Amino acid sequence: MPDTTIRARNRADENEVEDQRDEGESCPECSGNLITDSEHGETVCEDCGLVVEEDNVDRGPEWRAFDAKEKNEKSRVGAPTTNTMHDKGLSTNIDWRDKDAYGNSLGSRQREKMQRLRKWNERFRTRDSKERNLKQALGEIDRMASALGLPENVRETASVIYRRALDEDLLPGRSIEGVSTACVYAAARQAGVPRSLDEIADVSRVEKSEVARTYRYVVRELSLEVKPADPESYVPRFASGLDLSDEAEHRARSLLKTAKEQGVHSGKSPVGLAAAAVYAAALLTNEKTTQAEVSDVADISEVTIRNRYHELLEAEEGTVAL
DNA sequence: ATGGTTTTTACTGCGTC
DNA sequence: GACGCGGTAAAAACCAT
Repeated sequence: MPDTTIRARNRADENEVEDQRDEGESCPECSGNLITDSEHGETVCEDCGLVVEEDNVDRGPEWRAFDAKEKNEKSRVGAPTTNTMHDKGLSTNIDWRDKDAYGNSLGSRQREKMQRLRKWNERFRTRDSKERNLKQALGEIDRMASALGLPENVRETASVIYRRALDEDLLPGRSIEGVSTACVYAAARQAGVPRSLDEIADVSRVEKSEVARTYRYVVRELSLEVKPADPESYVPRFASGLDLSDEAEHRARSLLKTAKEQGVHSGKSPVGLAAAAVYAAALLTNEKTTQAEVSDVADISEVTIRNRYHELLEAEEGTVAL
């Protein structure tokens, strides 16, 4: 949410500078002020002349009005739009009653026709509802991804996964929040920049358990290929969080590699392994870190770090002896 | 639902600065 | 005496069945 508040402030600032009109948006090309030209229905940049938006709907009164009476007569007609309805009240509703506008019953021909129309109207409407759903979800994905510091491509894949979930009708019975969170989680793992479930749940509006459940569900239904998280992929993040040298980071990696060869890590949480490796590496390179600090940045208990890093060092000794 | 495994919590003792 | 570290036991969480 910090994202939007910052934007809102910027907008306000720009509004103070410019006295023209428009919502304070600036030109994507040269960041000059935008002015709306309602005569041509365009939004153009003051400086470079770039047309940002064409075919604006003119919501103003029709023609010119010279006095109040005419102004009333010539204003446009129709129901006002509202934001309290998802489609601003603009979509068509077809009554279920087989009556015409005067309340007379319809003939059988007409009834059949209305049935067909209802069906198709409903089909198009649900398509729209999916669009709206998607829009909201994408916003959420974006929010969470930036809160977690995930790169652009992760957002992309998360969106793609979400779209697929939507196409396969996985949404009914599940919250948009939950599914988008699961998508972010999956995307991050696929991209090799995994975040732990706890981290994910922290920025999401849903419980960790629900995220986990939804994630499993989505992965199964879409048969996504997502390998168990590689402990090594956590190392850089932890290392930089603790201000460790590249040397230590490298040590941590090789520690994990030998551990992998020895098969020490089966069934253990990758995060714990990574944290332990980082701690062990810091020890080996004589850099000051405490278990408490590592436990803090990795969100892993000290006990787990202790247990794991013993195992890691044992595995290392085993290979050295060979 | 259940049992086995892993992680966490909480507590304790030891050595060092 | 506070701190970092190691270990332990019991509780909690997780997973497959």
